[in-house]
Amino acid sequence: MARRPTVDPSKDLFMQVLRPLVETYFAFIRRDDPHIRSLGLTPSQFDVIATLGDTEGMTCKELSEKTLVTKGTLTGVLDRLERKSLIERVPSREDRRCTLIRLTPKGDARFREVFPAHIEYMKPHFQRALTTAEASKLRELLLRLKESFERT
Amino acid sequence: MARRPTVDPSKDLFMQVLRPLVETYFAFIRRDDPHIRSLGLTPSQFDVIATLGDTEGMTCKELSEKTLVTKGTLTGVLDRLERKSLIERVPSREDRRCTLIRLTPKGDARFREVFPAHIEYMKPHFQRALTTAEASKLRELLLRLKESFERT
DNA sequence: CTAGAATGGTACTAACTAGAACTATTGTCA
DNA sequence: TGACAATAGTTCTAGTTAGTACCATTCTAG
Repeated sequence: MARRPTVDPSKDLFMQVLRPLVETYFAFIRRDDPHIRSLGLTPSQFDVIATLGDTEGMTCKELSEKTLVTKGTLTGVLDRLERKSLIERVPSREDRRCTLIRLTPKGDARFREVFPAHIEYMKPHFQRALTTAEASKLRELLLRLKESFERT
Repeated sequence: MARRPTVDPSKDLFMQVLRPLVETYFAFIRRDDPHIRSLGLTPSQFDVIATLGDTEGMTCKELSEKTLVTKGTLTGVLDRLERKSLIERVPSREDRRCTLIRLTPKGDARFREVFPAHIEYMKPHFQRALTTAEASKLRELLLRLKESFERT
């Protein structure tokens, strides 16, 4: 029986890394996301709060580089955080194009409450899966792969 | 000078895996996404087409399990694919709750054109970063971590 | 010192996201 | 067989996504 040729690259080495990478990230998110939401923040909002914590504030540019939120998206995220009085936008003196974003006292309090709680929640999931040596091996291999994706 | 205690768990072993995991995934997406879009599909649409390729079709339920698209989101994705005549919804005979989703001939042609092209585009990024042994080590560690996130 | 390039932030679009609520259908077990 | 739970798919909401276009401001090179 002649069979139409199929498209099945599942034997490819790299497909065997691609799926686990994506699936591990998703498994992480499905664990991480609901916990963050239960703390009253969305993941992007948490990312911003965590990045601003323990700093004197930074511009949108810096913030979008340090977080994984692009600057177009950041506007909306900051709008919602501002509405909740967790951050404030202060026009910069030196460069009038810039806005300094920083935590309000309320935002700082929220940071101190939510950030350690979330770390403690996630930590056991890493610790029970990997030894210290395995974790640093994983870290190294991931960073090599990341670097390869970023190279032109 | 007394300094307010800061919240800095960057020394935690697991934080050293968390960031690379997320950043590698993002680096992957930033490479993967524009190429898929240049082929005329969104990533979710591609995921669906790739999953339906070389099958006789499947229900929304199955599709949402095999892809990384949840069933609520799937409805909209399928609507758009149906509008492009790449998939069709066939009501199931046996179970009238179910709908069979399958590629149209046009969808099948698109699959055969787009899927191998995308694989070839992404492959070198993996190959230049990792040896075969490293890739399987990475795969193993990722799967262990994934399993840990999924465990209760 | 001024024209043109670069930069910072916002506005907009189409699509996607999880999650919850809803309808219709099917399975179960008492 | 009849109530009740489970399942399939859709709808809805609030928020996020990348990307592009846009405006104001600032830098730079002639």
